[in-house]
Amino acid sequence: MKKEETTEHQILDAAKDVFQSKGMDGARMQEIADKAGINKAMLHYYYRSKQLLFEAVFKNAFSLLAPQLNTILNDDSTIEDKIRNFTNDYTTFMMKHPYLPNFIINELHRNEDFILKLKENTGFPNLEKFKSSVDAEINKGILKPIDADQLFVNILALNIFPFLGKPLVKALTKKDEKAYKAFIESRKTEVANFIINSIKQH
Amino acid sequence: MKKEETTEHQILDAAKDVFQSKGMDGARMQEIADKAGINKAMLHYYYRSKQLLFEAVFKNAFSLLAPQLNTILNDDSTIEDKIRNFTNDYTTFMMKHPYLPNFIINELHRNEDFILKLKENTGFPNLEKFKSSVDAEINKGILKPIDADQLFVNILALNIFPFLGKPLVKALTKKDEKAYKAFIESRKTEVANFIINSIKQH
DNA sequence: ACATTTGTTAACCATATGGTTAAACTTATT
DNA sequence: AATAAGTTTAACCATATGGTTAACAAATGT
Repeated sequence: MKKEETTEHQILDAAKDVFQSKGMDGARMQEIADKAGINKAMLHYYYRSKQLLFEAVFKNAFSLLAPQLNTILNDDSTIEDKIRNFTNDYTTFMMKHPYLPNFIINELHRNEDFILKLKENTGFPNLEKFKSSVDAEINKGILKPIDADQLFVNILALNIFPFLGKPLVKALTKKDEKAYKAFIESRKTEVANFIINSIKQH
Repeated sequence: MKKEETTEHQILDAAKDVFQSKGMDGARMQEIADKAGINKAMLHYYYRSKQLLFEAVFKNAFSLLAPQLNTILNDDSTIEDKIRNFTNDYTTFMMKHPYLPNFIINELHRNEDFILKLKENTGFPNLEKFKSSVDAEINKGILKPIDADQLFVNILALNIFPFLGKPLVKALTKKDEKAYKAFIESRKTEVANFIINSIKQH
């Protein structure tokens, strides 16, 4: 039997769907059981409680996101390349997992202690290398002076917000689903250009 | 008796607190009643149901946000001035209402039909004037070519994301509450500079 | 073949929750 | 003062919900 077919994995899979679209509070154990096609008691047999099942889903979700960040933070390319690659890769990734940003942001807000647990994990993104790269390029005159934290948050903001605020963005810019997707698609390069334009010395 | 002291208003006030911090699903009618210092039956007497009370709170919240957007969209100043003013004003405003962005983004995501109701309202932000201003300044050679929708979403992203992603931003940049506040404070000018740098022709 | 562990189910339970009701109290109205 | 209208409360109700139990089935080991 393949790993994906075990009851335990089917539960996690169904739980992911339900928790990510409805959040901890909106999710129902019965709905998860139904979606997994098993008895509700199984959820408790494998995961003990709603809280623990939720945490399993959350850690799983975060472990998908963290590597995306670590790429830009830990490789040895130039800041410009980091930004171009990240913007392209992150957007591509998020188009496949559109619920992920909202889910993480949301539940992190609901329970701030949660992030402490994540921080303990190895693989929690660390900005130090990115910061020293930015500072080095500023000293070399490649980039205009900018605080590395501010730059990093700007990069995140420009990449994540269109997913977080999808309904608002669609409504304000009067785009239907198709136009929204095209809009996001073009951001893969637009956003990188926007950032590079702003910070590159010339 | 002042308006703020009426039972009806006290309910709305307590409901705002509870709904904005816990969301529709996480909010409890009893908690709202307790916070307002009244009997739970009063909530139904004045607002009929949880759903309608929630909608009253939501519309109220959105009606605070919309004017913030309309300022940048409808006044006659240059794009540069619009961006500088908006970035400063919006950030100042959000520091006073830190739950607002998450609340709106979240509940809009939970129920996409909700935004249709808002669109019908007069005062729903309209981008047309902003777009033609951007295009005009591009033609005059003041700004580099950029799609006005993309620029607008960038402006929103850079201003809103630090509030939406507060726990994540704090954890990634290793800031405590005080350092986070200082970080946000400096964004009032940093973000405007970042945007102007990127789009201004020179 | 038998016993033991693991997996699965239907039925059940305690509690939480949104909502209702009927009576009491307060505030105008005549 | 009597009446009507509006406001407030305690007690109640039906249902939903997370979680448990006990019996049963399927593997697994000896």
